[in-house]
Amino acid sequence: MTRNVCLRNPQPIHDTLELVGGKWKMVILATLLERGDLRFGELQRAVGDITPRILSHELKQLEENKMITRRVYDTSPITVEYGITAYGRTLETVIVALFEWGVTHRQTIMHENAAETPEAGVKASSPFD
Amino acid sequence: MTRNVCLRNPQPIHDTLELVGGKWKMVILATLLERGDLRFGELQRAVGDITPRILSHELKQLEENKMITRRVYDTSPITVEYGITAYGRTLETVIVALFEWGVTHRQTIMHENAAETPEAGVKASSPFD
DNA sequence: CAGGATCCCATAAGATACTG
DNA sequence: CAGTATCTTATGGGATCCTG
Repeated sequence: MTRNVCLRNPQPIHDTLELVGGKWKMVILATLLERGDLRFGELQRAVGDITPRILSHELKQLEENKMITRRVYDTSPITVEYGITAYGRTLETVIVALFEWGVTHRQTIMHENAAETPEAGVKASSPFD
Repeated sequence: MTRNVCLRNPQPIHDTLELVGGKWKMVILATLLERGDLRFGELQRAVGDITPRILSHELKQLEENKMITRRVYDTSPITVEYGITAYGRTLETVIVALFEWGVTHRQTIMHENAAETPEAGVKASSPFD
């Protein structure tokens, strides 16, 4: 799996995080990757707890870095569609890895809690709400 | 590659980033993954431009989350060795993905620069310094 | 050597209200 | 609908110096 990759120099990791680090960018890209093109409002609801200000800000940066496209439609009121680019898609491996680890981690935590406090844990939050 | 994974709910990505997000944690884990156990000073040099204060801070959080171990040796002066745990190792997929994307991205950027400004680009910075 | 103490700052991120 | 404008806050991150 690791093939011939040698990560003795961690600089590339730093580079990646500079582009798509932070709390929201990966989540936004994952959403566009899974659901296809979305309008601003749809995206906001899909991502969850993000304010328009922050969403707008993140989208601009992602667009600057060619990760997403922004298309304006002259309807009334106007609509705007965001979509992931081919280049953005190259992050799929990263995004899926982050996602899968998060899922497994949740299960791990749940089992720990279940072992420590048998009554709680299950009712705390459903596996995938 | 994506298998049966469905990331319509991006929450797990958020979870992962809460644990190992930020500028340094992934880099630290990658370093320990590649080079094995390291002492504080070695780690600082390996990671690069991190101050002791921040490194200490990050290490504590990683230890709290069972990602790394901390072993104190009663030499004089004392030495401390940090190592990645089995659980930390489960992040290898994520770390390698981040790393590989960073490497590819660098090459992409380089080629762009080379195309736009033929003279520059190459001399700007060596591929992997 | 492995950090802690202190002070400091830039910026990520959020709340709220408003507009073409 | 798709954002902007303002204001505010939290904190991630850093510089510098110090110590067991």
